[in-house]
Amino acid sequence: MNIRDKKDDVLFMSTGLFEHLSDAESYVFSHVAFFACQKEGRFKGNFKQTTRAICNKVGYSANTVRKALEDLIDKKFLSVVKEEEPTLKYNYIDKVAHKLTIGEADYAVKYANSMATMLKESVTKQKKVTVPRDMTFFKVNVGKLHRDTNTVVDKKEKNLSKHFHKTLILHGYLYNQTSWNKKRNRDNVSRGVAFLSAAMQWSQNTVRRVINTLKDIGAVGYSYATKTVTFTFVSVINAIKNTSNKLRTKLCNSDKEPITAAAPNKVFKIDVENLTPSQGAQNLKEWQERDN
DNA sequence: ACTCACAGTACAAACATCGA
DNA sequence: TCGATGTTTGTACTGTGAGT
Repeated sequence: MNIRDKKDDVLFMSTGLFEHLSDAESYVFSHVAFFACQKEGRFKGNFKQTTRAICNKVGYSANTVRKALEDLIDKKFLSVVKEEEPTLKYNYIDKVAHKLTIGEADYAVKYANSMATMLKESVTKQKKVTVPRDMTFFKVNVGKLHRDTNTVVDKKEKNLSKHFHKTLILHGYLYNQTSWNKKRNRDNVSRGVAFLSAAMQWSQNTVRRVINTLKDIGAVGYSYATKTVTFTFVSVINAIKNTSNKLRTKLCNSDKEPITAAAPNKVFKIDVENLTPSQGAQNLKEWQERDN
């Protein structure tokens, strides 16, 4: 994995997605939908990319992407565009582009309509927001997950993507909510673990583990009292790393409380050290621009 | 309600098979 | 034989449920 903070290394998800889709499916769907919704502000556009290209974008292996595409088609969130020429014999060829479009599933259509509207408005710079209130998109920065195909993956890193994909989802959600509150001079975002568990469709333990990881990597600060987690800040993630060897479910009562079981810091191949200051500044600038 | 242990799951990678 | 699909394997994470 390495940092490749391109401007388009962002996906738009909505919390409603998780009622219907798994993590991997949500990543693949929101990626495909973004392109399928760009055509003339409608959602009837097509998407054309290889499995490999999707893998590079969403940070999952070919197997996982293939399975996600298969399941998304089964769930009618996506459908294969019929070719006029002889149809491709295989649907998931790694090096031949898939042609996909949005399927008929209710939520897929609802998501796509909102996405198309949002994209159209962003192009025409309309001020009025007509995206339905019940469809809140938030940005997930997949740029932090990109795999460097030339490096050998350490066995210990093997299954980390499961946890880090979740970490980026929750970060995107919290970042969006915090920005929203800031613009309206409201208090810090506070959410109960049970609420986040229901929104993301993860167990409460997983929510706690992810919150602790976000804190460990310096992306959020929180205080924990009366069954509610109050996020004192939510900042840009600039490095994905594991600060202890075990994921923790125990939430601390305050930012100052020491984190138990401190193990040698382990930084996964993503590192900010290799960025020049100007690259770092550019990344930050792009992030801020994308939020306006 | 919170924490922990562990069985089951979901993932990446390796390996096997298939069709041109 | 080559490159794509299909299957198996190893393992760290996730969710469940018991204990408090």
